[in-house]
Amino acid sequence: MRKFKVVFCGTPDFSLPSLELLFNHPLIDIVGVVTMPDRPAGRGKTLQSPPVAEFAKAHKLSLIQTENINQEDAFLADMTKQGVDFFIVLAFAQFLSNKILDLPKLGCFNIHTSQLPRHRGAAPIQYALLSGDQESGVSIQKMVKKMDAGDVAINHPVPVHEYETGGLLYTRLKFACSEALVELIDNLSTNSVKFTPQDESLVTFAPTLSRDDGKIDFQNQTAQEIERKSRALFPWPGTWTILNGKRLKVLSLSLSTLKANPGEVNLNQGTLVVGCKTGSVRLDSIQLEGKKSCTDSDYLNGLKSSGNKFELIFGEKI
RNA sequence: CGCGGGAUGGAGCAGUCUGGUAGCUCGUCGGGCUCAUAACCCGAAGGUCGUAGGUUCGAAUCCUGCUCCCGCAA
Repeated sequence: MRKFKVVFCGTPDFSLPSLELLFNHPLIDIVGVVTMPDRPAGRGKTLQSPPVAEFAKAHKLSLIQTENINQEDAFLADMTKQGVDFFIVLAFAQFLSNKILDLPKLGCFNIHTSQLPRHRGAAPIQYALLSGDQESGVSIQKMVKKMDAGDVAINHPVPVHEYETGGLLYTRLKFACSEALVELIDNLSTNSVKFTPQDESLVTFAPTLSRDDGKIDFQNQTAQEIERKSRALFPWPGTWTILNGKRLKVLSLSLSTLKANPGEVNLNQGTLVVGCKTGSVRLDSIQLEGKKSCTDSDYLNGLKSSGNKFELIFGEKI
């Protein structure tokens, strides 16, 4: 059987299992890999290549790194000439113009980490947990100009665990993506893909998250909302608050039965419990800026020794 | 050379400015009290103060180099 000529667009580690699957799939011939340019990252701002770029280099795949694929005319002309069958787009962070969407014979397919039409947008994994969804999943849609709005070719459900964090679900879905991709290739090879239009009345959006979205507002959020948020946003972008004028990362927290007024603490059991709009949460694992993470008890033990007045004030500006 | 915080018994910290016998809250181990406990009482072990050098009669503390950890930023 003839191999499919495929272009892969993606950037972070999340894209790797799927790229690897394509690389090893007997029916696939990767003719191009597209990813973002190297960026200064980390402390000291050293230049770092995206994981997808590393993979492509290591396996001698044809690689192009660009800020905007739509302007890479030479590359696109080459792909047209080679007769590309389809594009696979996964965690790419760039929009494709109509010119590109119409380039491959079978179209461009986007792997999306939710069951569309639910959670269209950049952060479907976190929004699934924020919303308390019991089921997440992977959809593969045939891309159209409107973001995440194309007909769905593959719908691959993934159950959400009770104490799931964003990081855990991220990792599980990373591999679920490649499983869904296998299904797609199977269907394409037997010409049996079924496209299901999205029900526009069920659309929800999952816009890009930023660090600010991780701020905990003890006054205006309920304990349950805060608990969901801490799981959904762990480890990225993470939840945090301001304690005595310093940034305090909250790595994990849990619902508490102790009483405390909103924003005030209850240290009765040697634990750091903070009152919310309704209910209270225990900050199990915290990290003060510049310090390592530790448990709430460890932190409180340290305070006892320093003659600190135990004034713990949350929410004040830095 | 992007900005900044930190390294002190197993854990979290104080002590560093104003050099001079290493301390606090826990944990651990042993003993006691209690129906019981996240409680309380008594006792013990455990640290060449990240590392190399310098200044000094004397350095956790002052000076210099190095290593490692972390927050911001991207």
